[in-house]
Amino acid sequence: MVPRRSRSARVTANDVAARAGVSQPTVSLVLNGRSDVRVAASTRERVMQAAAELGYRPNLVARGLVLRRSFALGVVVPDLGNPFFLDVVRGVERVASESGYAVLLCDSKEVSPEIHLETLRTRQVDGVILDPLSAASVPEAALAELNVVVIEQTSERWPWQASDAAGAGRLAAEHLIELGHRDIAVAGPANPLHGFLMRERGFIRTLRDAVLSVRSECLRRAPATVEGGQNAMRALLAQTPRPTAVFCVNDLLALGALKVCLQSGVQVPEQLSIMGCDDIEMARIVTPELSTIAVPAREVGARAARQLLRAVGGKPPSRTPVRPLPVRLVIRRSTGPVPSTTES
Amino acid sequence: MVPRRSRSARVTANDVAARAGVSQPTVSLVLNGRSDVRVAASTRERVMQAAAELGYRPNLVARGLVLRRSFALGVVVPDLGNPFFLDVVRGVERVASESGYAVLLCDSKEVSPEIHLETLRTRQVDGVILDPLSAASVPEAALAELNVVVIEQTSERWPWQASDAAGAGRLAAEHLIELGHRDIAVAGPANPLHGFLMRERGFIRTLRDAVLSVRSECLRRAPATVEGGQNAMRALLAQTPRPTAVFCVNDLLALGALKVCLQSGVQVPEQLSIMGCDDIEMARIVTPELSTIAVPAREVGARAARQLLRAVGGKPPSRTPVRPLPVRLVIRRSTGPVPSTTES
DNA sequence: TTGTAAGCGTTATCAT
DNA sequence: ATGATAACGCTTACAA
Repeated sequence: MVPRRSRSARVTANDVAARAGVSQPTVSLVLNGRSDVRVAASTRERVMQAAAELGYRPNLVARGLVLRRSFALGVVVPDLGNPFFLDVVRGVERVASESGYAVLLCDSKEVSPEIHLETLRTRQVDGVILDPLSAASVPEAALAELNVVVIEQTSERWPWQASDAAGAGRLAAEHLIELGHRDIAVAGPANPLHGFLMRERGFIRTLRDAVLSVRSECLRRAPATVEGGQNAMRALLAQTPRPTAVFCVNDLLALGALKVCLQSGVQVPEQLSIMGCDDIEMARIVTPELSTIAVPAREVGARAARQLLRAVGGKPPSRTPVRPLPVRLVIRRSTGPVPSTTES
Repeated sequence: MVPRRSRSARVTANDVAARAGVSQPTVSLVLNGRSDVRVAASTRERVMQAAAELGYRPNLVARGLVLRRSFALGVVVPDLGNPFFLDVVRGVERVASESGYAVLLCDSKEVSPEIHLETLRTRQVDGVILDPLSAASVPEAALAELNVVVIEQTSERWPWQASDAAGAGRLAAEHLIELGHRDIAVAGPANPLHGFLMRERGFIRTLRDAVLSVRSECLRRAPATVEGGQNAMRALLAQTPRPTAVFCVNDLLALGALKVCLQSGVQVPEQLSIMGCDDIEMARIVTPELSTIAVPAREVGARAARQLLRAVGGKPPSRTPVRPLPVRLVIRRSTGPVPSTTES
């Protein structure tokens, strides 16, 4: 006896079955087109047609319940306002959607990571991609029995995908050194976001290898935002002597730094060289265009997603070991040779 | 007889019930804390404790199945790279998360709106927030029986939330006219995104009211991106006579336009005034800072979400009629008085 | 090859 | 006040 309830217009596999004159599981069988189960061509035909006529759409929620999978991924990033993370997310969404996965976006700036993780769990996401800051600021238990991939951090604790942060710092340092700079400042991150920290370290280490160092008053720590960059640069401009170059661990900082220079009448790069990191779109928009290190944000996201999906699918971890993704020096207009004369 | 299967560590309401020595539905009752159902204080206590001890988290998928709600919203925007839409999305997420709703983000630039809608449907989202372009480019059926709110477009077909686009155009025009400009160009949108179009129209109409008009060769249509703005401005700079001001229907266009001027040695605003619209963060970062129209993107998103949630909850549409949200003129450094002498 | 039955983890409607 | 019992829409044995 069919309960024949037309209360809602939602058409279910049952409706399709009724119309095709088959049982409901048969509908499921043909629509999922599993090769290991054979169904008569005529039945298949009727089912397909009935489904089409009724405009049947399988209910992923129901399927998720029985399969114990939600076919959804969570991504939590520290700040979507940072174009870098936006690009990471895009990379994730690209590969996720190719596999029929949805992604639940979480911005830790809006809501705390704990709450996000809690939400993601109750929604039964099949896995999460996490920035290291959010990963660290969440209690152990919040990640228990969850498929996790962290981004922008090498880790033994979790699978990871990251760009070569230390290499980025090194490239920046080499570029500045080659331009003749000896008194170089750094605008580093205020919070211990691993990737930023490694950029800073790679930079300083390379300086050290060249028997150079960063004066302690020239190592400014600030939030990795435009505003942070402004504050850092204001402090730097007050220094005597003034450093001849500054490496900002991300482009947002560099943008802020540049802004302050222009406002203060400090010529970039004639009087001061500014170097960013990430190569966000805005780096090419400001004047002078920002010299920076191109970081494959999308690719980091894409790989993280692939790795996560593999784990979710119960596949073996991976055949090749994960390596930091290479970064690339992009020389534009905000860096130049060290000024020959000293100015006040 | 309890199937006592410890195969998965996932804790269900059944486990809690067993531990608390009550029936499973009772667990549901106390945990949902519905005020209309009374349960003995002692039972409640035991259940709560058992739940806490076991670390029980309700399975939203299962709940969704029986409630026929997914507690998820879809948001589809034309381009997340546009900070304006990012802000809209943030507004949406803010109010959605306050109500325990998740949001599925869809970027039409990455994947076509049809596919997005399809995905959202199979995921049983309770409603979608749509930009008008995506809304228009999707077959009628894709939106059937779906709670929809469109943003940045007034509409009789769907509920909507929008900023006062025509007003934005008007404010921009008034500002430029007041500065003495008479030969004004417009960088409009290449695709018929309603909000952009209305900005353009509001602008031109106000000019007309002042007995001014835009020369046809000074009405450039381009994608509402930085690159589009660059192309538009290149074309404009080739004009003779050159217009003394240009209104860009969004800040991205204005950023691109500004960039080309600086590259070409055209002084802004001394030789050419540039006016944007949206007031994205970058408007304050470039030099000269962009004069623009502040548009409450977040608020648009937030209101759209509230309106959608109301509809989803079966509440009456709204007590007060929806009105376009007011915009505000922000005068910064990219606009100035019309140059007194004509230059080549 | 296909139908029947069981169950995924909830909520809702009854009895009790 | 609480326990059975029946959905929700689907997948997966297993029987026919």
